[in-house]
Amino acid sequence: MGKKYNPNEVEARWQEKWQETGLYRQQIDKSRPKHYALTMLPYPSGDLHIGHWYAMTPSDARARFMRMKGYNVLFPMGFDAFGLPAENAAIKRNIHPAKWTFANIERMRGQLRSMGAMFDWEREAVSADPEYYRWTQWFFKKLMELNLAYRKMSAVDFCPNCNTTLAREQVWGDDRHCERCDTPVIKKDLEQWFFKTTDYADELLDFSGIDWPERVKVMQTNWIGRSTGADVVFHTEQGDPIEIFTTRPDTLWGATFMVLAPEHPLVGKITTDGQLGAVSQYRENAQKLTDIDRETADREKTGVFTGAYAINPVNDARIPIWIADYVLMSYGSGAIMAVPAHDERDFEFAKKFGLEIIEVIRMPGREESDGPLAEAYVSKYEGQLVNSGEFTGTAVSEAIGQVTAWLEEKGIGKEAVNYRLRDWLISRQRYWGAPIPVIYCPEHGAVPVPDEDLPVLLPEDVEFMPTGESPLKMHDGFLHTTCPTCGKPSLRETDTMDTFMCSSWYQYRYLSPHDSDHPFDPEEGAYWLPVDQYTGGIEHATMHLIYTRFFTKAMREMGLVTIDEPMTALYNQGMVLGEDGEKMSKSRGNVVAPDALVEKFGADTVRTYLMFFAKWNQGGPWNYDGIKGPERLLNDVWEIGTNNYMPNQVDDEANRALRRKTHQVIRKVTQDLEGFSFNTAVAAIMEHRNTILDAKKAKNVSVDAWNEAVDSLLLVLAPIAPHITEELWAQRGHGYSIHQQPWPAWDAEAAKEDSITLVVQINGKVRDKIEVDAGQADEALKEIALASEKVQGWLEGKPPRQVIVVKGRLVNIVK
RNA sequence: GGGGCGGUGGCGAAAUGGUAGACGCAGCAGACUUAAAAUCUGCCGGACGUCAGUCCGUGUGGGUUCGAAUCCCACCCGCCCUACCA
Repeated sequence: MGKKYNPNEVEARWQEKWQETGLYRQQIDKSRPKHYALTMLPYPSGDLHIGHWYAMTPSDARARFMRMKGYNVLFPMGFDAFGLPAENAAIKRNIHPAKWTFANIERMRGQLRSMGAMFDWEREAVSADPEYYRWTQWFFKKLMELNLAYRKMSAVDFCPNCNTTLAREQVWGDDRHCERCDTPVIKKDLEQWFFKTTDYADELLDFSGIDWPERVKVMQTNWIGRSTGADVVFHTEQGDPIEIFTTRPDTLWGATFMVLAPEHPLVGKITTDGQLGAVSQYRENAQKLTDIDRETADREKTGVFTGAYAINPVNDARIPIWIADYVLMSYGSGAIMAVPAHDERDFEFAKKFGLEIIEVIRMPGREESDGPLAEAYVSKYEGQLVNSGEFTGTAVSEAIGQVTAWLEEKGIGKEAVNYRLRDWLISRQRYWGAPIPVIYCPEHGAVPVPDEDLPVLLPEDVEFMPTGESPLKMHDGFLHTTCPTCGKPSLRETDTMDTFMCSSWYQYRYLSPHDSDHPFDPEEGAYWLPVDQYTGGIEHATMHLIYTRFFTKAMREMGLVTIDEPMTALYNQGMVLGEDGEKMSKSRGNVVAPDALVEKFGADTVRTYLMFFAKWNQGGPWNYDGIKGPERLLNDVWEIGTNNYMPNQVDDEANRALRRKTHQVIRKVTQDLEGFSFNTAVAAIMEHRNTILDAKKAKNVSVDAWNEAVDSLLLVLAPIAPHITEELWAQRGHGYSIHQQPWPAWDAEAAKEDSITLVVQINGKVRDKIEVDAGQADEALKEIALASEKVQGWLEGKPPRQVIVVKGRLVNIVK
């Protein structure tokens, strides 16, 4: 007894014991309800960042809490181990990506263990392991079978300085520059593999089965960007059809010109000889333009007339056809009808090039004689149609539907839906990823590699110098193979898969990471799925979280799962910032290193501080002095837990007060951990610590009340600070392990206050506070309040106009 | 331009219609110490006041309410995401 708290010694000892005894082995147990808790897996960059701690330790605390509440909890961990940084290290420092990655994983496993989290390491999955990526490749083939994977020529992000294509996640910032060299990216046409995420666009918009933050649902909804309208077919004077999509078929009569994307296939055919020079020059420039130039919205509009004309099918008007880069080939059909009077972009374009502007929606209050429009009038809700043939006079709000029906009747167009969401481009021209399991046969085309030949292993002896082509293309042994169908010499696909593909199904691989017959064991799946609580950063809202939802829906088609959504509930944590309030970065020099903190304070203190300093979904700046609060808390807990308490004289009142606080803290911490309010849970525990220290000094509570208070303190602190509580639990003579104890229940009777502070207000201002017995009727509280001397003074003998009583809390007297 | 989150003591924060600032950090005063650290006690939003207390105070301005940090309207500031999607 009285031994000083030595966190490093205590933590190392218990971590070892936990491992030896398999305390965190997580296995099917049908007698208990299951809870699958999942936190986003890290990329093995080499060092565990404080951000990893911030993401993982509160998740761990929540998982531990659920375990104590009686759930059979699965809380696995793994590594998203493919990706470009490994390849950069190879280029820069001449280390093989595999060596670099697996060394980092080894190091990070040790760092993760130092957190004292309840991860079941026997379920660890590593995406760069052939045992794992074999199944990533198998999924690719399954998607091919379901027609959810296809190959197409497409324009991808390309860094002209590094001479390589980039993944979307490597294109950074507002100006869309290369992560490595800051050069703005350009577009390059390449034959690529895509997954048909758009097939599920409507289902992805349905969030009814999942409890996800509003913010994520809004971001995904915007990202998917469903718009309804009509497809309408125009024709050139020569009779070539040009299909356009519009959300405003009601404005068709105001279409005064058309615009094609510069890459539109019809451009070559329709351009007149006189315009040929200007058009080809514009197209050439558009291709060379970087995305930064092309996608900046406030840039002045540019464009060129093709010399050709189209006929507006609703009124036979002859309208010029232009090309301009504000029309994107990748959305809709790559062509638009331009209605300058009612679209801001078309208005700007028409003004610049002197094109006709015809008003077809009259804004309420506007007269014909008011002169030309000063800006586009875009409301869908107010105004009526003018200059629109038989629809003239129709209210805009009605016109969209009516015109669409009319177009269908006339055979000019039909109702249509378009999505902003694009199919998922998964080809990557880099080495360190899962090879796409396809062989190109001169006779049979793209043939999937047979299951028995999976995995398609990444060869080790590869040249990494960036040339703009996949490194695997330079590897003769890999490249040349034979067709699985006919045996003729064939070439392998040399691109690898986007690493988001690996992370789209990792929650399934955790179920049976070494299963060599299935991507995951169906029996494990039937018990554990779906993930009950997912936690991670908001930055994955529109990428990973859409991909994994898509994957689960595709797996449902494959007959592998019966669920529609991978994760029932989602919670997004905030970010720990540097002490200066800025995002942590090496260049700013404000990075907080968790290893040094653990060495100095112990993991429990670091965990407690991370959960205490801010609300979890908010995050905030790190503060080196702030950690002293939790440090003192755990020192006090140690002192309390090791104290051999003997009362002097037991005071009944003090005894009841301590019991009340004990049951109140149980209630508060239970509710707070349920609601992810870790900071107030820790505050409540600190308050209880203060109460216990007072009792310790006064020595006026019974041994029973003391023990109840101290044991409860340890139990509610156990999920947050697992080591010190385990140690003190053992020292106090309880059985191993505290983490297997049932979560304490609070006794509502014991937690009840027997007196309250009655707040007495006059006109909403606090004028008196009176201690009264709890549970009194409103009428009695009113009497007490009116009898107050202070109230009498304020009322100056006049009767109150109104008295409002808030049950058990407050009386407001209106003078 | 669009969307989201936020603005409360010196600082991190509590409080989501009912006592603003729980809990903690820093600070100040005192105790212990040769000294420092650690620890302990007290104070700790501002103004006025000898005390009792009074007035002001949650980005700004209005409103609803017996009562507003909290609800509504308008605006200012900060951060994040997104960006010509027809």
